[in-house]
Amino acid sequence: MDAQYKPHETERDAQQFWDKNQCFKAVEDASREKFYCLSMFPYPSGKLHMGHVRNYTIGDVVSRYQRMQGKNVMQPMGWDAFGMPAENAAIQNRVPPAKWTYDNIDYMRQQLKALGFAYDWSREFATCDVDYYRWEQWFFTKLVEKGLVYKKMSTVNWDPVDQTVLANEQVIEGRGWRSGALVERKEIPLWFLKITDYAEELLADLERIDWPEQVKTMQRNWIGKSRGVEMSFDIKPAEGSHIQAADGAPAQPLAVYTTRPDTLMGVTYMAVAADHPLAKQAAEHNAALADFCAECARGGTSEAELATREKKGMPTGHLAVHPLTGREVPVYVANFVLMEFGTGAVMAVPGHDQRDWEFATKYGLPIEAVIADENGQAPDLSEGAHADYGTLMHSGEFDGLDFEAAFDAIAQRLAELGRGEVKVNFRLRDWGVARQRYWGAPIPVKYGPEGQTVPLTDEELPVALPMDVTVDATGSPLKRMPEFHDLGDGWTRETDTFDTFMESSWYFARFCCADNMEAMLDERVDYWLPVDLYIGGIEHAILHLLYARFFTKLMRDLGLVKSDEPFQRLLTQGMVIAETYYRPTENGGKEWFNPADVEVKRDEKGRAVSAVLVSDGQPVEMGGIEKMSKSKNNGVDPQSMIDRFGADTVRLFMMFAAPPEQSLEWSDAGVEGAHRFLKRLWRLVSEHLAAGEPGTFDLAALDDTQRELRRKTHETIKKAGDDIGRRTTFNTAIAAVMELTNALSKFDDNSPQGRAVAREAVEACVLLLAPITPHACHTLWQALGHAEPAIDARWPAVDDAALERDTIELVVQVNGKLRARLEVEADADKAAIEAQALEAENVQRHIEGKTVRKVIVVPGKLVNIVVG
RNA sequence: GCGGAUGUGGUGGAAUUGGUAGACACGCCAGAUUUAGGUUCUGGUGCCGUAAGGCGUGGGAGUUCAAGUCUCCCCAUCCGCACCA
Repeated sequence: MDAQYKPHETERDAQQFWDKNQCFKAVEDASREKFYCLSMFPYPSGKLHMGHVRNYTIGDVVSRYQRMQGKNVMQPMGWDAFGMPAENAAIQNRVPPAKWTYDNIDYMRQQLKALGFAYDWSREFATCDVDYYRWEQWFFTKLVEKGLVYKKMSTVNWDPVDQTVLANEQVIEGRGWRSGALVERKEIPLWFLKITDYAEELLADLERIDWPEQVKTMQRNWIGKSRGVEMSFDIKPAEGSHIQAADGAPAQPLAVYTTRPDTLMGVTYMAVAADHPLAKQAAEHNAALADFCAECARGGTSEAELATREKKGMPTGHLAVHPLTGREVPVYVANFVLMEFGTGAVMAVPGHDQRDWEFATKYGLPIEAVIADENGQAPDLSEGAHADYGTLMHSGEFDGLDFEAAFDAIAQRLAELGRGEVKVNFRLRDWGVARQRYWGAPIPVKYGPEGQTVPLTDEELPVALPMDVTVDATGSPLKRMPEFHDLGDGWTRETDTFDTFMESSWYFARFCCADNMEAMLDERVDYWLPVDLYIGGIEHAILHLLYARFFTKLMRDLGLVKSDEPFQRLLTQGMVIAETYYRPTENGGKEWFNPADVEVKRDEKGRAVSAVLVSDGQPVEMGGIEKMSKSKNNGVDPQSMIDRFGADTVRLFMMFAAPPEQSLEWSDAGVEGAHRFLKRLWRLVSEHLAAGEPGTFDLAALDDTQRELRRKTHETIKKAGDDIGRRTTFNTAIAAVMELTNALSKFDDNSPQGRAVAREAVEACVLLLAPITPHACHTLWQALGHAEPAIDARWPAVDDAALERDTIELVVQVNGKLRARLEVEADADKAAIEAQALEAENVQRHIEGKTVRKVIVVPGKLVNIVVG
């Protein structure tokens, strides 16, 4: 072997070998245990960023590890290719979205290949391929038949200048990102999927999957199952209000839902959404109220924006009649009540709900206590609401009841009066899947001359998206293309396209049979699904992962797959972050510099104290560590790192710098350290081989040093396997191998037995690192004399006998403080350990003149002597 | 605003089940060999202290023989919020 580590030659050779032998082509084989390892496919934005490299390295390490466990591994790759950035690029560069997208895919595919990922490229597809989305269109028509699709009015962001619908992302501080116009909310008819029909199952099945608890909690909260009471309040005009003077028609009772019926006697006002029928009716003859409702309709639709908006309201002039007491309370329009949520109206209990309290305080509405505090007293409501459960007070016949009893009693009374009933509610809303955009899968529906709405038949599918179009800022070009939407005889085709979450909701299934041109899915999905490990960013914890789960259940109910859940195990990877550097500009802004162009100065402790721009030697400010982004110019280009150090170094650094779920701080010095380690490993193998052939193992004849190295070898095998396979903490697996290489370089026994022990350790290092730095290990494994390639080697086995110890070290504490270390026989009993601990010299000093009150012996760990 | 997370040396991180805080690496310091392709090797390195020892896991309280780990309160940062992907 070459004594020098030459990453680029090594990587080229290994990649050629894998390619030529089609090593990663996965074939269904019922006799073997399968492992489907999937990383979230990328959006082809132009080039890979470090987040991709991290994501795909994690997946590749697990895939290669599972292969070494003897599993039949499938690791596919594809492209989530529809979406807004292609349209934006098209507007900017006058290039059709399709061309831009496919060019990006070609470049990024080559980058993935340079990283040596063990993908089965024969299964590759892009979601903008008609052979992919045609099946999504077909599937949608089946869902229409099953009654799981409907159309309803829905609110979108409307840019009145560009005359186009905006995504939430395109609304910046309530204004359109291009036009700067104040965004309005607009109602248009949109297609929805009935995900709420599956709410109960989506909630229950979280128990069956192996996901991080916080992700499951977020999904549970998102689905938001609650048990409450829906009830109605009669409505009448306030004395002297304009409503009386108007049409005088009796208003419909006002329906509200609450999870806190126990606070019903504390209702002091009601609040309705600005687009609630009651508000609309009241605004008809009240200009001020109409203005207020119009103001509420301005700004974006995102929940974050609505919830952080200053809470405002205005009386409607209506009164609501309390269903139990007959008390009349005012009805307000409030900008924090949303028509999309529940009934679009809430009962307000300012004594026991903080938001209601703030609103009541602002508008001088009464705040009343009806739930006692933990001492059974009236709570102090001067500083805020008392939201805890407690015993009822000032609630007439319900006084003294606790939450459960009050809930039941009040619900029952309302039911008797015909004014309410217990109801289970979900926060989850149906999924709006229609987008008024071009670069997406066309929704396969047509409209007839008499207003018919008809899904397309199998013969009419697919609806192919025209590829050669020009896109501008004024909305989808499909609407301006009669050859697309005009079907003749008064029939027109839908011009809306699907939400891109539709494509990413079933791609994992299509990977199992991507070559099938006759059907969406076939029996191969039942071999591969569910995905055994799915890896991707935590930012997808709710939407994408919930939609994919929903789609799996839909596909199951249409008989297309057998599994109930798409992803058995989930690993949510953290972000890649880096230091930022800037100089203030004259107009008060900041000019950001890439870390690659900056040199950091350190003090004698190694603390970063200042930084200069390499090109001019002048100082720059350090702006703190942030997510890699274009706006802060702190992205590190993976390509330049691969060019400089090779893919193995980049992979090793990525896996070593942090556990996968945490954010990972990019560090040039850290990358150099990873590179140094690979050079050291290379030299270690090379020097070991130069020392001569190992002798034949004679385990009985090993001396203490040899036994110690052998123990370290097997401890490392055990730990690395557990860390990669069970814990997915690749950083600690690498640290363990580093310890073994350190022990190995200190081991200078060149006897035949010594060489045999060293050979075992060297081979372990190479195999344990093979999933992480596969190219270097491929070459090193060959150099160690193996004809079979490293990818087909089995993960080394732990020899439990090698782990055994005669003596173990215990620590001795006095009052919890470390005072001595003790070498004891591995099988020593508690009494012997205790005696030995009390004798230790430094222990004696600390217990002298004091009474030993207690001695705690934790076998294998420590002794704690409590003195007083 | 609501939901979820994170916080440990100069830095990234380790401590897996309440049991030795700081593995491994980066950086820095000292020394050796001497650096040609991004040197290599040896030693040191949490803080205070000559030492004995004391202090120390964002801040504050608590439980325990023992707390980075459990409980409560607070602070800071990050992710998501349904049309970014």
